[in-house]
Amino acid sequence: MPKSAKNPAAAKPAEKPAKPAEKPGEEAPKPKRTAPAPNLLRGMKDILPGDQKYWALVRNAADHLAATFGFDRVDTPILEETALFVRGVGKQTDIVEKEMFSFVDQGGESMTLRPELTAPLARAYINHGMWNHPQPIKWYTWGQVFRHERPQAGRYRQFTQAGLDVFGDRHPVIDANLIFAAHTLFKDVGLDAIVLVNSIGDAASREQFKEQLVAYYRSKRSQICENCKKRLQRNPMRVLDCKEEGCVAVKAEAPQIVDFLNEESKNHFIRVLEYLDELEVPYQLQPHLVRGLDYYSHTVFEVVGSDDAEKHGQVALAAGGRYDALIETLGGQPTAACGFSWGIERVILRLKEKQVSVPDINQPEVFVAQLGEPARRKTLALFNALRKDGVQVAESFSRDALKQQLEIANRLGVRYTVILGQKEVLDGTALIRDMDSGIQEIVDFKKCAAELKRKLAMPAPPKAAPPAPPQEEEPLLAEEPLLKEEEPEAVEEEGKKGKKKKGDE
RNA sequence: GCGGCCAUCGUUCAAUGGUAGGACAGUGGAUUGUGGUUCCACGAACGAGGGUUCGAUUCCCUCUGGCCGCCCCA
Repeated sequence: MPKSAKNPAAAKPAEKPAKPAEKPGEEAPKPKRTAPAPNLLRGMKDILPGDQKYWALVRNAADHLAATFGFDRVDTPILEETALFVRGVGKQTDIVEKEMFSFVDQGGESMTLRPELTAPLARAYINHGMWNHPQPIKWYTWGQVFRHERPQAGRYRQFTQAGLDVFGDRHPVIDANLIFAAHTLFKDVGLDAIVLVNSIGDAASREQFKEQLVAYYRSKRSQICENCKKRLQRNPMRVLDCKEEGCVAVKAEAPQIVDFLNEESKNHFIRVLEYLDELEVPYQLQPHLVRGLDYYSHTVFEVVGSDDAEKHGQVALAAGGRYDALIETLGGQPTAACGFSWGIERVILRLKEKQVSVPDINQPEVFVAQLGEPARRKTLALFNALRKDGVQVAESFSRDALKQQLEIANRLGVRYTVILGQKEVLDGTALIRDMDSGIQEIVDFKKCAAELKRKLAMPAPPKAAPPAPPQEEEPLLAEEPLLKEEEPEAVEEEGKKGKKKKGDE
């Protein structure tokens, strides 16, 4: 209203074809929104087109990695029995104690939106009797997981994990090769990463260690923080993560788990490290690295950005380890297992922070523009012909003005625009405009698709290369004759009008 | 789950106890069928609810959501 008061010339509240959709009668056409906008649930995120290229990159890298390392894709349901996670992940863990989206359904059954991918995968292994197949079983999985946490950047309540897991093989080379795969993954998407690795041994070693650790920290009780005192009772190994000054000092002298590994555990770990050396994976031993999930044993590792290794607030991009006890815990045959998973959103966040260049997806190569109804009809078919030929085509069929269509073509960054107007329809021709040079040629409409394919097959000239010194001459030579051979009326844009070539009549 | 900071057009950033302005993006123009630059115009926001007040986008409370730290984790 105030607008119209100030600016009577402009505002005419009466007819806006779009807005008053239904209600015809009534008096004041309220331009205001009536219903409040719906909110996104906490920790949930829409992935809009602008972000899809990151997802495509990571997804392609993961698919490729899995394929080349010989992992088969498996998808499990998002919803599982609550008991699966209580048994698999561990009753005492934070994930199970306070972070699960659990509910009782109409049938009275307790179910949970999966908070991680490993337990469901192990469940599937058991359910389908996978131990009857040749071992090891190598599985690749990708999907949404849910944790009821306080959201932050790179931390959501619904997020995406992917994982690589190997079942039925206890050989240390499995651990090492998985770590190698993890490192390769990040390299493939353009991130420098480093692996932090440790061994927490088998259950027996770990119990012994915990005892000693608790005894040691008790002796330093006066120097550690309140939080760590609690940790000693609940989850002793966590004290090693504490960043409090006093605790860090105490930690320096603390017993290290490697000293408590029995022969077998120690041996396993050493061999993993040897393989890592062989694979030239950059890794750091982290004597105090532990994991929050109950099922881990022996090798545990995290992958972090290489310049983050020392940073104290660093978050892992990927994490995993060996979990030989899990399948048995869930009721299957004793089956060794090892795997890791990574958080897609965190990887993408990192890609953005590092400004890693990510290829566009759906980049159209050709735009079809039309002028007049007959042309519009013909371009419909042309569009489809090109599309079926595997050319990325774009259009704006509903627009009339050629100018607008070219604007769109330009914005989309296509290499060529096909222009069809009244004249071309009558002549059975089409214009192919090179968007970089502005040169247009007339081609037979029937040969238009073939001609475009031929042009697209040639390497694109360097995009507006900065003051490039003497470029190679080869490409230029290669292109020119091609244009001439066909004698295609290379009509140059503006300057041509006057001295149009005679060939027109 | 705990503590702190924050919430204005699609995006980003202003101003204000008397209903908000710019930039970018968008849409439409600058004579007939030609983009990138330029110029003009237009559309577009105070997250929700309550309170104080003559009057709240502005002050207070609650909710919702975001960010930071903690817990924990990918």
